[in-house]
Amino acid sequence: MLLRMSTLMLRTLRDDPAEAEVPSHRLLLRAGYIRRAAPGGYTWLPLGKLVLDRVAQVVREEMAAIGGQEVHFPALLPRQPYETSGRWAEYGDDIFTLADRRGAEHLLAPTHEEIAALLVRDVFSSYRDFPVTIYQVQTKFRDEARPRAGLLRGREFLMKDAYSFDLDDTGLQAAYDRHRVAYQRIFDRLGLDYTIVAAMSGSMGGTASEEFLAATPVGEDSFVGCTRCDYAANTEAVITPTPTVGDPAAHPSMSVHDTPDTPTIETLVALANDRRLGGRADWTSADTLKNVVVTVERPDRDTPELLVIGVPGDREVDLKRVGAALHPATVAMFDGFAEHPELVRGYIGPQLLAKLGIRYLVDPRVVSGSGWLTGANEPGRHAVDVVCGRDFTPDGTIEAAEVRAGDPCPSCGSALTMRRGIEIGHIFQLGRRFTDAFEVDVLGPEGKPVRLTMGCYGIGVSRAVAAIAEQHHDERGLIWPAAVAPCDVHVIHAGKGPQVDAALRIADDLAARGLRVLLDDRPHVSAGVKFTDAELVGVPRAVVVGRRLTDGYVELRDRVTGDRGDVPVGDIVTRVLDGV
RNA sequence: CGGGGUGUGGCGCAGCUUGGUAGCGCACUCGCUUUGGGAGCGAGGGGCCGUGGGUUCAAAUCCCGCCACCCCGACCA
Repeated sequence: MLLRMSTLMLRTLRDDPAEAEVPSHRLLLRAGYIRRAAPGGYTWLPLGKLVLDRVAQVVREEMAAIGGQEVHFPALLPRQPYETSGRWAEYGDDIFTLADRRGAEHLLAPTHEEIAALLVRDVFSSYRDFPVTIYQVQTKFRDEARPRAGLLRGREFLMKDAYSFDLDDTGLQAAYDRHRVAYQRIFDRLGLDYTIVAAMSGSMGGTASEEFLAATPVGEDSFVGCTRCDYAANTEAVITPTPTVGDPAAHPSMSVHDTPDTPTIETLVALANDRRLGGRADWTSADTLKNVVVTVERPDRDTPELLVIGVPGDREVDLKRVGAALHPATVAMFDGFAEHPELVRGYIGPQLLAKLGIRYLVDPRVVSGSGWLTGANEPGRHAVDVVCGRDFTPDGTIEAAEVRAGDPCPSCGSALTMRRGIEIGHIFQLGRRFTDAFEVDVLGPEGKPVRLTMGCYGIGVSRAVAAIAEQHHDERGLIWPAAVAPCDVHVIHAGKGPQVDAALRIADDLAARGLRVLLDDRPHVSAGVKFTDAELVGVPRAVVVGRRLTDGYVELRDRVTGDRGDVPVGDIVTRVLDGV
């Protein structure tokens, strides 16, 4: 393949586009790989399309290696299957919906579990046909509230989605494990630095689920990793180690005290120490129980529910974690204190909640027998020695408190570190949620129907391109890993006359040997511009045909290492081939 | 959805406060020179000033609505 820059649809930009903030977005625009065409939608220019296709090709090869069979579903689908699975309501505003000329409702698929399950039910009827894994590489649509950062979160994006079907849990586990290994191969080949983390299942439902996160400061997910063992988890899915259960009788009886002007934890702790509440002056915010009111909206109910969450006062409530824990319900901070005088803002204690009929969930640190300094449900008053299991009984626990670097690892107790990452892959053991919804049965060996069990496995292909760009660039431009670079070698001539002919000859030779060659044959473009463009575009190696041609040498440059050196013209094809 | 910011040739920006019919750099076209790190000189082409309404003799500029983009949060994954 030989691409000539003189005719290539490519325009590099000297200045950073104002709309682009994150490196991948900025550089992919500047180097002429993509252009914004719609809110959250991007056109792939020729160079970008080459990279996208190479990433997709790596994905296809590894999916084929584990027996995946490629299919292609429609993106435009009728409402009914999503109604049957319950996801029409569950996705809500996040799907694009439309009506046809007869008024029948459709959607642009955000993902295809329903259709995959229906296809398998349609095609197969015997246990002998299993296990089976199908996958597709397809455009997905999601009506994101806030598309951002170019390819990192669009409303239209390319995704590889695979679906496995098995007769039993053992088979599902095996399929899941195969995909996990395939994903490791894929992301290794793509040159991505990633971490596999425990994740919440979210809208997919089901049981086990892990995410592949590419570490980068601009990532939208935060995740923890253990400094000693191999525990890693999305912040949403971090499990809080539970303290030992205490003895409620070990605490004195609850007592209520005047604590004027203490609406915040800080003011409360200061006053408690000042007045030696409970006979002690070593109160810290971790000794207080903060009760936060949220409203919970379920897709199957019209009216929101009030919920109070109790966390140690030194921690904020992380609404992202709460939302993940309560999915598919959505959660928001409560702001209707004016209509609920029984809830005294800043002075809420759990003692009264049961009487009010409000559900109360607590952080796992609030174990039975633990005593707290908390609100007395009256303005300007707090209570001490409020004991869990004696003075109040929570309706359950919830992972709601913020996670901090240094928190103990739930697996080994060592300190956790925190990083940010981009979700490039997600694997789920769905179980029978969808096969139950569509009654996907096949005849088993004993002549009885067997309900299939399902897994689903996604890779954001277009997002992976952005993730690679995030991890492989410098101040001068992109630096593609060889496996996904739009071209293997960039041939540049620095001048006129013999150099032009020699560059063309070398480019032809390299292309004839099967390499993807980008030839900068633009006339009237100075050598300096070609050099800076080459660095911006980021092809891994470059051949510069320049002034030393008269001595029989050309220059070989490595974009990754920065190395450059003269090579005899006669050896250049071999030298380039050696390095590929 | 809440808060903040920004929309002016392809890209980056000035002009807006104090209304008077649009400018700079890069890019693009032509000519001459130059030719290994974003060349020089000269001559050109290109803009319903995001959009709809309003105020005014007159709106890029003032007022209101809407749309889009960026950032933070929410949501999503």
